[in-house]
Amino acid sequence: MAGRELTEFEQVLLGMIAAAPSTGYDLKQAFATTPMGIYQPSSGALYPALRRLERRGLLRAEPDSAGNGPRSRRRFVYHLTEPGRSAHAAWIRRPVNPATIASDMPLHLMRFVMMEWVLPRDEVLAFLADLRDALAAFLDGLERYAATAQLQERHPPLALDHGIATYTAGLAWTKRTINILSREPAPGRPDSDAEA
Amino acid sequence: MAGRELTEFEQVLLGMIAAAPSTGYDLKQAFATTPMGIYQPSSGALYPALRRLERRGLLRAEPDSAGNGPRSRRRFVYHLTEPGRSAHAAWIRRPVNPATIASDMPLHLMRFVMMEWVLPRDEVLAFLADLRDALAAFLDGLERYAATAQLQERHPPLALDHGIATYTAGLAWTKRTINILSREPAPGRPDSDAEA
DNA sequence: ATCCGCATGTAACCCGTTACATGATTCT
DNA sequence: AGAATCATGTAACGGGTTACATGCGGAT
Repeated sequence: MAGRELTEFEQVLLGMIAAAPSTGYDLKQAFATTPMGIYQPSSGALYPALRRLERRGLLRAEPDSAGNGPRSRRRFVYHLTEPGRSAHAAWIRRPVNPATIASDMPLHLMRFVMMEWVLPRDEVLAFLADLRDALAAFLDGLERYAATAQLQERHPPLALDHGIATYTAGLAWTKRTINILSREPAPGRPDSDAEA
Repeated sequence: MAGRELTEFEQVLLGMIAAAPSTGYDLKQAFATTPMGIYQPSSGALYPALRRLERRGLLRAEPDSAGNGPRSRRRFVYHLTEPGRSAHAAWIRRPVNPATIASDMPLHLMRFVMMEWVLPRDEVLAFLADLRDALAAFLDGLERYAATAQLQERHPPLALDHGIATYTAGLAWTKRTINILSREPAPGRPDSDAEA
């Protein structure tokens, strides 16, 4: 049933449709208008990806005459199937890989946003703790490299400073966010705690 | 003479070989051991890329019996040709595109490092000023989005904070670096100022 | 004698980009 | 009537990943 692993892009699409059933165009607009829009998927990437997810049985396409007119535009609203929900939940729960933390950060942020509807708060906090530890280790490596490698040029150590500064900010954000979410009561739906 | 545009990866390779003639393996090691190693090119990416650059006349491959033995391992040291130098210089001088500043940051950092051997200091400072302005504009957009879009969930605004925090750190780095380089005398080779 | 690091390469597969194409609907 | 937006799609092309293949040299 499972062929190759899903692409990151496919996982993100799955997550967006999990949050709200959407047409291809909706998804395009979401990328275009939100700060996610760093990446702008082309039609040639988006529609084939939706088809692949449908063929795998993770999405179901419902022809939708959503307009006002008799039978307005032909368009398809995609919903998650049950296997789709499981695949998405499994992606959300994937452990943080410390070895690739730097390049994975944008994906981890995506996952963090989508966690809100899938995971109870304590699992979110565990994820953030893993993030924090991985970032701290990565930063440590950068600082150690800056200390040991004797670079006689001016620009390389300056560029290193950029990495140290931005990942330090990311680490601080992670700690801050852990504090914020720890302090809050549990209003989230998937939370197993009491409402009051 | 010019087919399609060079890939970013090809441009980076060109820049690394401009800094020091290298074999394919040297380049692999550079990616593996320096903080550049966020990206780890596979053999199937690296060697074909070198061949493409050679076919274009940007690189020249010199068979090198560099070892100690009679004719040790077969390996090729790549050098830049004159067209290669021009192509690299043109890439280094490319203007900063404010529309894609966020996704281009790693490349800009690469270019900043490689500028040291190609551009006089005032051009480096002009580049950094463009970076600063583009980052400031991007940050402004993020903050405006955070203010206007009313997000009723908890995680999305927190994720936005991450972006704001890291790009704020990047902006601060840019200003700091402008100050550092402005204050310094001009010891760089390509600098047109006097030595004393 | 064998294993590991050096060093280069190839082939299948798949995905994304670019560019183009097609219609319907709404606005001017 | 014509333009812009909505909405989905296809074809060519090229590059990257994965996996495999090869052979030399030094170390255990």
